[in-house]
Amino acid sequence: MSGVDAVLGALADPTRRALLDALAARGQASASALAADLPVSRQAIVKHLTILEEAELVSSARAGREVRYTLRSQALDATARWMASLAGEWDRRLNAIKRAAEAEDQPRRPQ
Amino acid sequence: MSGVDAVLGALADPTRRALLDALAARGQASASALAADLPVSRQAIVKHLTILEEAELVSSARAGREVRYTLRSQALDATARWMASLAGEWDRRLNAIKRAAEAEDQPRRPQ
DNA sequence: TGTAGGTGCAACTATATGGTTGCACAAGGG
DNA sequence: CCCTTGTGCAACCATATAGTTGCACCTACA
Repeated sequence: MSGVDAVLGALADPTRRALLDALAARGQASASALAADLPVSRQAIVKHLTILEEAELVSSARAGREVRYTLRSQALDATARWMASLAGEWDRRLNAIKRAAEAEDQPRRPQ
Repeated sequence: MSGVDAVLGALADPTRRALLDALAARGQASASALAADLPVSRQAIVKHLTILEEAELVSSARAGREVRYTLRSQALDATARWMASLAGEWDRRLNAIKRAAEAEDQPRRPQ
């Protein structure tokens, strides 16, 4: 479950999310190609792609003189599951606490 | 779907996640109480809680001289769904592109 | 073989961010 | 009424982060 940290950190930046969108549209693209889509330099794109790759949200493969990046949905999906189960956990605990509070209050008014 | 930005930004910080954990354990707590759990000052906690509240991950309610914070699972759950559907979208697009690539290659070897 | 397109590395800048401290103010409880 | 406890505000600091520019280095290809 440690990849969650990296995924959340990676997804927190809007430029990075835009980058993922651009990659989803192209299916596969080099850093230079992606730099044409976004209003930042190629070097900035490369840095973002490195972070995304460390979070396992994209993978890279060399093809001749260029490096092609592709999306990887697995880590994103895993993080989504983690968040959903966390939300469930919160609900469970809050309900338990609410019930405990009621159980503590009821005995005080026997009538 | 604009709350996703705030939620992701809020969840990206480890101290904030620890704060949410502490809140889940207590069910309800003031900033001062939470500061006892974590290794940072109360002021830092307050700043984090403000960010979490803007992301609608917690809500606050005044109770006498203290302010009680509680978890809100809705925004977290919504973000989880967003991420899951995004992962699905990626898979769809990648499959479509892969199929298109195959359809373009097949005609070249008729036998 | 030379040149164009792509990558990689490094230095540098500016702003955002997480954190601190200090103090003033509000609210309950002896 | 005083003292404790909690909050709110502001200034301040240090580092992380997003971004830039400049240049060297491959690799395809005409």
